[in-house]
Amino acid sequence: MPRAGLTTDRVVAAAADLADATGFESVTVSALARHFGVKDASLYTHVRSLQELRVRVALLAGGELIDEIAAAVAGRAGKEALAAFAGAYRAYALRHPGRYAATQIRVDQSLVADSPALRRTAEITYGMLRAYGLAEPDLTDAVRLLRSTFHGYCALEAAGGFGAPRDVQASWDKAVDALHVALANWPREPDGSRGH
Amino acid sequence: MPRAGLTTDRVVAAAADLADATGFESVTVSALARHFGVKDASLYTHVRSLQELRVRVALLAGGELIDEIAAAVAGRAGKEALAAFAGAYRAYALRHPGRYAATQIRVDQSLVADSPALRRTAEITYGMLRAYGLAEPDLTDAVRLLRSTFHGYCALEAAGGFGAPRDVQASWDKAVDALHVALANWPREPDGSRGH
DNA sequence: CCCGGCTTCCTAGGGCTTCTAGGTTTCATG
DNA sequence: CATGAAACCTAGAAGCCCTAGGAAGCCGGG
Repeated sequence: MPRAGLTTDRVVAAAADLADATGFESVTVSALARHFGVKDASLYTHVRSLQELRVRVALLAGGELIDEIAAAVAGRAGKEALAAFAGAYRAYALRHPGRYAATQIRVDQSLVADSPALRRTAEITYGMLRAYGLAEPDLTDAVRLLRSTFHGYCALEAAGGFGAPRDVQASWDKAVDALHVALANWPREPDGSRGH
Repeated sequence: MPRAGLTTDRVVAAAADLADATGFESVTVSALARHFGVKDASLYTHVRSLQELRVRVALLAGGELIDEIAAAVAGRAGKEALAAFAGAYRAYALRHPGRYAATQIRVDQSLVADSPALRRTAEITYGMLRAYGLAEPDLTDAVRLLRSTFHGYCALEAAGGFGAPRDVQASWDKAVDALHVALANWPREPDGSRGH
């Protein structure tokens, strides 16, 4: 009997493709084994557990996502950079729904710190915001706002949450415009009447 | 042998509590049956399938969520209403993580249309935005922006996505401020020559 | 009282899943 | 070509969802 020639990377890549095709939830060791024409148990030499497989798909997707964002943002600044970032983000989420869903799972913080992709994400996001002249802690607040909106929009869209007939792309463009307005007029110390 | 006295409502309520306690993903028919001291098969007289159980939990949570939001928003307008809406939203998500996670699942659009809670959600959200004087399609765009940001923030927070030492509540308040700025200066006439 | 009939809950089992233990086959390398 | 390290296998435990059909409690009317 010939071997399937499995490696950890090939298994993870196949899992990512399967996630995009049938949903991240339905990525199972059994289905993956069937895809390779192999018994379930064989996969456990390459991947410790289903949990680890999912984390690996998440890290793969996170890396791909930030690579595409970095390429889109390169050489732009201000509103253009924001629009490029947003466009690349949503395009990836739409093109790779299963991979994108993978990025939402909880992953051990130590693994995140090890991953260069995640560090790059912070780097690029903060760099994009430089044009708006924010200082800490507003910078972190702005990053959290952007991440939240981008992620929330893609998640709701993927879940079919936008029922209204209004074009989803047009709403997205308007949302990005609105975020630009918010960043350009960032609320600094709004009437600090609190405290003593 | 005495009966457990199960009803559909009691089963759904227990499922919601279990979701809050151990995560929505780990709500299983078996675990629920163990909780009631009953065999798995017994639950299927009250609930057609795990899928239906999840949908029922989602509808329950959606109703509770909008009730709390409605109470918080009542009698307020403009920025105050926005802050009250946001505060109630996030408070519910933090207090009931499992129930909140349930609201994210895909649910058949016909069921959503039947649910009065969902219609109320739209009503209250659009009502809250009245003070900003937006007209369609900007109104729909603004609603989508708010929903996305609120949901994205709560989802990322629940997933442990905010690693920076910056206080999460403070970032949330700032994000709500920023959304108010965006709504108050809503970008009309997207001619793109602005800020050139 | 007691006797149908409805509902609740049960036993039994099929099929799918993850994952382990331990044996066998294949391959690269000396 | 031998040999050691992998890749891959069989076998099986345990948990999950769900169905089919039977028994046990609970209600009404006679």
